[in-house]
Amino acid sequence: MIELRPEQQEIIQKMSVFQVRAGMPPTEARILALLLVSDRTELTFDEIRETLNTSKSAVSTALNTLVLRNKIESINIPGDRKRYFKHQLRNWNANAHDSLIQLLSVNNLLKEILTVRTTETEEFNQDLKNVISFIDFLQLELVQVFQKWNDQQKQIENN
Amino acid sequence: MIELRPEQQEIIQKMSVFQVRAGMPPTEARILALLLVSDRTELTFDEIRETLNTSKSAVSTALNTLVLRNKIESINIPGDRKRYFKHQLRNWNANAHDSLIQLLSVNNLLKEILTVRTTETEEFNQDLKNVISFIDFLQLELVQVFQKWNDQQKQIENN
DNA sequence: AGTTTAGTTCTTTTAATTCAGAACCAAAAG
DNA sequence: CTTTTGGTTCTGAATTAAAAGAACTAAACT
Repeated sequence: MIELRPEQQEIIQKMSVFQVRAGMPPTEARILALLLVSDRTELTFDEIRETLNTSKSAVSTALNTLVLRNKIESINIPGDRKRYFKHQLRNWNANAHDSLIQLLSVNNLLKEILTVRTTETEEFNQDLKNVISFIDFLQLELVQVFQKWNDQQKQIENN
Repeated sequence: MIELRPEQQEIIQKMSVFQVRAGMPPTEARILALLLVSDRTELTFDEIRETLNTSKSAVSTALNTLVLRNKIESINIPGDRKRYFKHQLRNWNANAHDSLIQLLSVNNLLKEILTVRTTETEEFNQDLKNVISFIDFLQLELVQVFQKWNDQQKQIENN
């Protein structure tokens, strides 16, 4: 069991509230937050379970979906049977990219709506077209923004 | 009661599934979708209730939260006691902006984590700093992207 | 081979959302 | 001033999601 300072506990609380609001199941959120604040960055199944005081089953399923979603990675240390879990901070970039693209994919439905709408409601249809253009615009710009960041990072690496 | 063509019904279905996945309550999602596909763009309380075949209470609370969230607007036509509800397509832009800013505000918590973390885990802390820089970068770029769009729109208006 | 460890999977319980139905209320119409 | 219209608000029921608990399994240790 990991000893947590009060500030650490507080942040786990705040962080998981934030993530739960964004749609993440509580146990997953608390695990992610724990892995962000704990002094050791790689924790075992049982350390997580004890520290968060939850059941094995809840921890097991949460860990597995977090691994599946590339939010954490599981590490096997040779000569140690336990698995260690670590926050995949390095993937934040790619994960953010994926969820933004996912969000913007609503545009396919909006485009479908446009083909199905009556042509009578000109103003409304124009507004809808504007939204669609805007989302297309956002998507294009976002790709460039991510590209720009990646280029910058490569620049930094080469120095 | 509004007559809906099969394509319209299908889109309501698909659209609301999409929104529910993103965390919106089913009735709200179906109302929004209905207001996007129906031939008339302004519908009364009772038209919505009948068309979606739900209870008055469910429709009432859903409509009110949708108005509160600026997703729809309620229109009073003089000489008509009923309220008419219309999708706030024009607000899409602002709503998208707000939810992105909200998403990026996780950075405040990440910065707080950094101040609380042990300095022992150098690599991890560096990764965390990178994530923070990335989110700061994203936020700055996004502001510009929205600015660019608004400028473009003004250009178009002036022609 | 038998036992412990490290976790998984299945079933049950608990808790939280969501919706429906009925009572209610305020404004307008008769 | 009574009735109708257009909703709102307050339960309670039903569905759904999340967590707990217990039984199970595979690998490793003895």
